[in-house]
This record gives sequence, C-alpha cells and structure tokens, in this order.
Amino acid sequence: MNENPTPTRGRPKTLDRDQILQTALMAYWSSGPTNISISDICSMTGASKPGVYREFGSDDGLKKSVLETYHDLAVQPLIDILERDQSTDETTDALIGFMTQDREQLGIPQGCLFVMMRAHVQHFGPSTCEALQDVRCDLFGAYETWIERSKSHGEFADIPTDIAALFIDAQHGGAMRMQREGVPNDTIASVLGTAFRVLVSNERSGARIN
Amino acid sequence: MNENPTPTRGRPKTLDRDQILQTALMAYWSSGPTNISISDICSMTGASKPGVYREFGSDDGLKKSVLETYHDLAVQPLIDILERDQSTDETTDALIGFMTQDREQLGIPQGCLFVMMRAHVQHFGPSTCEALQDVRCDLFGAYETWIERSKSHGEFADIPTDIAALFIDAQHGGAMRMQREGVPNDTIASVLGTAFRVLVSNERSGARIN
DNA sequence: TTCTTAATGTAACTAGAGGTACGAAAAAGC
DNA sequence: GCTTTTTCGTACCTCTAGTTACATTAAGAA
Repeated sequence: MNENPTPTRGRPKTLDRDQILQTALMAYWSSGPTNISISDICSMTGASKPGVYREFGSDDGLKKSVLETYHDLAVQPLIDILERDQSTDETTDALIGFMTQDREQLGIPQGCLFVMMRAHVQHFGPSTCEALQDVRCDLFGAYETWIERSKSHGEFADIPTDIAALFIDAQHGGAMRMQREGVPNDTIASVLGTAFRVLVSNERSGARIN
Repeated sequence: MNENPTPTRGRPKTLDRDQILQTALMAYWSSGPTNISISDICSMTGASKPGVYREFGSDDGLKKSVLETYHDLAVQPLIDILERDQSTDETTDALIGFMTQDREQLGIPQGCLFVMMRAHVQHFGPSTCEALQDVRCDLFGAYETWIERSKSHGEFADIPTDIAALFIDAQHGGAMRMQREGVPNDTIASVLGTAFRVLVSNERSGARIN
C-alpha cells in the first residue's frame, strides 16, 4: 500500500529485510519453526530485536513473511511441475524426483517447511495461519487443475478430484516426514511410486471397461 | 525395579498417578503435546508441581509415560486389528473404520497423539524420543507381519514389505492430519480406500500370473 | 547551523516455562 | 509421647520467550 519508495530524508536504513527472511527461513526449515526464537535470528543476522519488530511487527508477522518467501522458493516449483504440459506419468515422475532430491547435495534442509508448519498450527498467530491457508489453497488448486487436465486426457484413474487432491497432499506430507525422519530418498521414491500408481488410469494396463 | 509394594510407614500417598496420566494424555492429545505445561496439568488435576516431578522426574519423563499410556490406549487397538485372522480386504476395511471413527461421538480428540508427537520430536527429551521409537517399532512390526501374512495368502500386491509398511504408515499419518485439519471422516475414508487399493493383489481382478 | 525526519540499538519489562529447597504433615514403630 | 519414615505443597529460583521505552544517530531541508 504505502511502500516508501526511497525516502530521501532521515537516517538511512541498514536493516537487511531479505537477509533476515532468508536466515529465518533456513533456520525454521532445518530446526523447526517453533525451535527458533526472534533472539536466535537476531544473533544469526546481527540485527537488533527492535529492528526485527519494526520490520515485521511481531513473531507472527515474521513467520507469515517467511512462509510467503518459502512459497516462492519451494512451493511454486512444485506447482510449476503440475502446470507443465506433459503426460500424467511424466508429471508423477517429476513430482517424485522433486520430492526426493538429494537435499544435502543442494544445501537445502530435509523435509518441507510448509508441511512442518501445518503440523504446528497451534503455535502460530492469525497472520501465519492465514498464510498457511493461502499456500494450502494455491497447492490444492494446482493439484485439482492438474487432475482435471489429466482426466480430460483420459490419463487419470476414476477418482473424485477432491479425493485425489487430498491423496496427493497426503503422499507429499508423508514423503516430507519420512525425509525428516531419515528414510533414504530412494526408499521414499519407492513409496511414492507405489502410491501414485493408483492415480494413473488403469485402462492402459488391461481391458477397457468403459 | 524397586517398586515399593505398599510401604507401611510414612505419610500415605495421595497423588493419583493414573489421573495425572489420563489428564495429561487428553490435554496433549487435544491441544498438542507442546502446548500443555506441567503447570497446566497441575491446575487441571489439583496436583502440586513437586508431586508431579517426584512421580515422573521431569517433563521428559511425564511425556514418555503418557506416550506409553497412549500406546496401550490407542495404538494397541490398531495393532490388534492387524493381528486378527481375517482377509486383507476385511483388515483394510477395519483399519479405515478405526481411523475414521466419529471422535466427537466417542469423546476422543481428533487425530493421533503418536503422529503429532512424531512431528514434534525436536521438542522432546531423550526418554520421550526413545518411547517414540519403541511405539514406531511396535507398529511397523505389526504392519510387516500382517503384510507378510497377507502375501503368504496371495492377497497382497507385489510390493516390498518395508515399502508397503512405510506406505501404510504414511496413509495413517495423512489421515490423522486431515482429521485434525477438519476434513470430514467420510472424505478421509474415501482417500484411505483409494490408497489401500494398491495393497490388494491385483491377481483377483484379472488373470492369475503365478 | 539548526530543524526535521526516520531510522538505529541498549536495556529494560512481563509472562510463563521447567525445576527445586525446605519445612510441614501424616502415618507406623518404639 | 517421641522418633522415624515418607509424602506433601508453598514459595521460590532461573532461564528464555516475546515485546517495548527511549535516548541516539544519520541523513536532507531550511
């Protein structure tokens, strides 16, 4: 709304918003969003506590902003896969590949911050919960349009769209939890492969029923 | 080890261990295990803080004991279903029925304390983590023996046992999370029904291969 | 130079967590 | 009745979380 576009007067700003967001993001992601305090983030970034509060308003505000950053960073790529114009099989393979990347090699923490935060809703304030809902809606929207598109190509099993979306979400959540618990990525990939088998239309593997 | 079997001397004990365990169990279950403090439990039960500490040693000790209680109360029934001598279809139906019971009607909180606690490991001490591992092992053991038994009856799909166990565990976790998030039970049952379809041997719906 | 504006960070505050020191209380034994 | 044993609970401690009051600093404008 009232973004100050380079205010000419007054002491210049030194607080690095992005640095704080990035640092908080990685800390929440690797140590759990409820195990990192504002003070932790301050000592990690060198920012002062009032500085952080001036920028984000509250713990709730910071978490909300971090979640939005995470959306762009890690949820959107998943949505992008769903929006790519390829066969259902290719998409499920891409999804599995995305979820079971070698995180250590990429310098990215295990699991998914969004999934973790959903399991900790009870600890968050209203803004964060709202942001959580927003991400959930985005993701489910992408699941559902992908499912509908696959269905229109006759490449999807006879499962109601909302049920299928919940199913995929459950697999994603399960995979991310397994990764956090230390299950090897190829094992997770096997589980996902097994799961996603129900999604593809079974007309191709046998007799055509309809 | 040194259980005092009715010590004759000294002031008689008034602290009700079971009441504390039951109260803590329900509080953790409905509000989340990391949202209930020792003080909360004290004011709910009327016990004093030192009393609780004398009985359980620490927060960690209490959580561990509560988890053991939860095992007997809510995990064992699930294991019992797996150990019943019935067809694979009957068992999956029973599992789905068990997971999607109307909790409000039963006066039981939504979701599963074990699943919740797994998502919060970072907050727990060593004893609780150990207990968590124990429950996990028990459950996976039950999954795997059931899977093996179903396979020996030719009623199970061609999926490695460990993968299938992880798959079932993921569905369970997903169902419990959905329930917590307010998804209706019959919707959850549909998702589970879709998921468990991959488990049954597909030899019955077509040509026998072996 | 002084005034105004807008940012800065030290040093506090409050609330609640886990945890405990210690004296009082209630029973059995002598 | 006095001692011993065992448990009891009030009142504290420490630590850390989130949060803020307020004096200070750095710039442009007058």
